[in-house]
Amino acid sequence: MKLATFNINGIKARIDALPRWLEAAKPDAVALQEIKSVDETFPREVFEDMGYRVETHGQKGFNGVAILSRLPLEDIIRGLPGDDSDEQSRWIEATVMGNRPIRLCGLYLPNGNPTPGPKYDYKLAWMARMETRIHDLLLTEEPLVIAGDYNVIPQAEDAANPMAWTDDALYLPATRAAYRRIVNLGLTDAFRARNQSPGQYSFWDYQAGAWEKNNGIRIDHLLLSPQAADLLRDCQIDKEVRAGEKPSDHVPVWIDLAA
DNA sequence: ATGGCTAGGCTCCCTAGA
Repeated sequence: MKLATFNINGIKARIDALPRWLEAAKPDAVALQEIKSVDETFPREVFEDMGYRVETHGQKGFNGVAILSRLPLEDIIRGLPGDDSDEQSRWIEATVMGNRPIRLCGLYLPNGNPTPGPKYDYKLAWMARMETRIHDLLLTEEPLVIAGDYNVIPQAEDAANPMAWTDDALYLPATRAAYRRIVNLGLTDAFRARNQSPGQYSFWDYQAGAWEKNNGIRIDHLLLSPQAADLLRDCQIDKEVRAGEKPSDHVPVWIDLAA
């Protein structure tokens, strides 16, 4: 089973690039972030015609997540549990019904800049809530894949120029500590389980020729429960997508599971 | 980067992103 995460930075802007990548990569299911669309206007027919089921959790203008799947989806949850007052659409869960069911969480973790301030407070509170949710999901001891735009640079080797990020919400010590608390629940970073090389990125800014200079950061991750990690066959970053026509500033990251 | 680009709102400039 091939599962992917892709921050598309606007479904309307990516209405050609996303189907082009789906056609080439043929993932069984993909977690999308920053659809920047309400559910009612998401162009679901484009993807249904390609054989994908479409489950969205959108909002107007910003944020918004979705799951596309060629396999049946069950037990869909929209919104990160634990705070009914949170109106931002950043979390969706579903069980992908392949030969072995996989619980898939798609997330768009808050950016948190500028720091310090209310946006950074929201980021850290959201991460604590996410930790609680994952703790609960791990109790099921079923294969669990937590895929998305984490807005976290885990280590210095995950940035071309880590010194440029020292005061940034993506790399502050408190951010990385909160991320480690989640990983330390017993999760595996799928990419690092297969590739320990520096210079492996999933995001390049649109500005200042970041792509041409390979001035990137690795912030799109797939974290695996022990039962999912046991099934891991491969994990790759589809870097070449960034050089395509009208690209997102993020590229897809995918795993292949023996499931 | 003291943000050089992109996307969306409902605009002719603003917010937001990372």
